[in-house]
Amino acid sequence: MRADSEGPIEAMEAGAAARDLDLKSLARAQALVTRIVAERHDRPSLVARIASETGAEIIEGIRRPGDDLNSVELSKRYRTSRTPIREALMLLEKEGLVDVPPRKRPRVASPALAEIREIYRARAVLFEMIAADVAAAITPEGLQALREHFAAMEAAHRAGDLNGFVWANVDFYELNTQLASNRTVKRILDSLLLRTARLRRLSLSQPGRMARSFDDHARLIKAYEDGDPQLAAALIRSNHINALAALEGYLLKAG
Amino acid sequence: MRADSEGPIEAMEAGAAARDLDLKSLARAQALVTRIVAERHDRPSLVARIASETGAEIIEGIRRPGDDLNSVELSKRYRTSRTPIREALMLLEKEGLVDVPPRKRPRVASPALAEIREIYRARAVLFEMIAADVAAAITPEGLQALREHFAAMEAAHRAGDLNGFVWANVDFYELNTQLASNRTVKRILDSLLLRTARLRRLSLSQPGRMARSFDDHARLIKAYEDGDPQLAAALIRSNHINALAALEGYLLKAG
DNA sequence: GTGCATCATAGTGTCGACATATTGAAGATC
DNA sequence: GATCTTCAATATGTCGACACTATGATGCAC
Repeated sequence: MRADSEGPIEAMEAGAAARDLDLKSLARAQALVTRIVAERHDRPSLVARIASETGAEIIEGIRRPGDDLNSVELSKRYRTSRTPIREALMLLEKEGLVDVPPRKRPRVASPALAEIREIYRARAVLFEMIAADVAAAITPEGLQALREHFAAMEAAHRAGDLNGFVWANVDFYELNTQLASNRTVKRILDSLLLRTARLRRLSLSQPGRMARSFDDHARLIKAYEDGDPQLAAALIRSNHINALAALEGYLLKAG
Repeated sequence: MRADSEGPIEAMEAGAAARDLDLKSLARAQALVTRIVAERHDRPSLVARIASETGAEIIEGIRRPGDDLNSVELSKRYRTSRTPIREALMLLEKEGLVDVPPRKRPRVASPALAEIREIYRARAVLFEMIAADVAAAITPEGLQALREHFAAMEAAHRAGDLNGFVWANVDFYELNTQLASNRTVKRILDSLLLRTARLRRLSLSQPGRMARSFDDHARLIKAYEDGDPQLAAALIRSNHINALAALEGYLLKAG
């Protein structure tokens, strides 16, 4: 996040500000997808670029659930053959962002509410483990890094910046999975994160959710400071239950 | 497992018997990979066949960790172009059976001990959840089906049939994930299962492991009968810890 | 108008070919 | 003899083409 992009926003008209925020959020989404989807593709690869951009567009809602993602259209857009497109779509299918039915056109995945519940439960259970591990073996440096991400969450919260809060939150969680140094679980959680990334801001946009989440994370850091794995795990569980409940409230209301 | 294949074995020489068992185990492995890897490819697809056969060969140790899986050789073997081969290898990479580094030849994955530990921990945590769910909402029919798989484990145990026990065990676990009706977690556990399928028989070949595992499962069924989610989860945890310990013992001994 | 068969359109799965990158063995250098 | 270059052999990434299949618009029967 570039500091200079904060200043001029208030002077702009609302539409321009919203567009600017979306672009920042889109860039963050793209970076996230790149990290997760193209983990090993160290050098810039065509497939990785297509997957990252398309994945970010899905997360940011530019492509809606159910939208067509046919490989001919995409190959025209990227001026490539269909081979790398197909590969990119398979990468995104692996992360649950895209459905690729045999012989039919690929589509943006549209998870049912039941599946979202399942994802949140799986995330909760795995994150409890991660949080307990972190609490049991936290270093001063790790704690400091976590506090910095938490400060970013606090700043976004005070500014009422939903997208900023969401992404600071993503950073916070990502650091957690790193600190637990369990790459297998990190990969699973990353995948589950991508699937719900689009829904995250909906959940946090529910009244009081951001404040509550902020509070939960403050207590989580305290549990880390105290080296209390059980409390850390319980806070993660509670946070996920609340986030899911808020999301369900939104989805049921919105149809 | 065909019943008539049990009878004649004792009359055969040891080599032939071993080969017969391997073929049965290979077929089981292939069915497992097909179910997991080609979940959606309802109709027989070329890619699904290549992925299933190659995956089964990896699980059965016909292809060893580190072995080359270059697409030219495979395309000759299957008399296809390299396109479906590449796709099949990507499917297997998704399940962790194959490494596909960019611009380099694909290889059979060779997980380090640290990664195996991570997998067992993740499996344990997710399976605790599954087992608790099953214990909380088991039906008489579900219980009956579980007892039948358990009976197959018992038969294999008494017969000293390691491969038979391993596959009955896989069936038992698969039924658990179905009964919990959480497809998201089932998919994750299936993937983790494939990664460790090759190691499973090593773990269970350690002295006393089969008996202990058999005992754990008897107690798990009892916990289900009593509708005791916490005990079920604890039994799963204990079983995974013991299995991992046995595996570590084997791997450290074998180098 | 509504429901069903027909068919042109458009997309997918697979192929063989080409440019480029990796590999590993032969020779050069120390 | 060991290590570093060089270079041919081999594999990968991408391409455009083709056969086959899904799609959805059109006409037809009612």
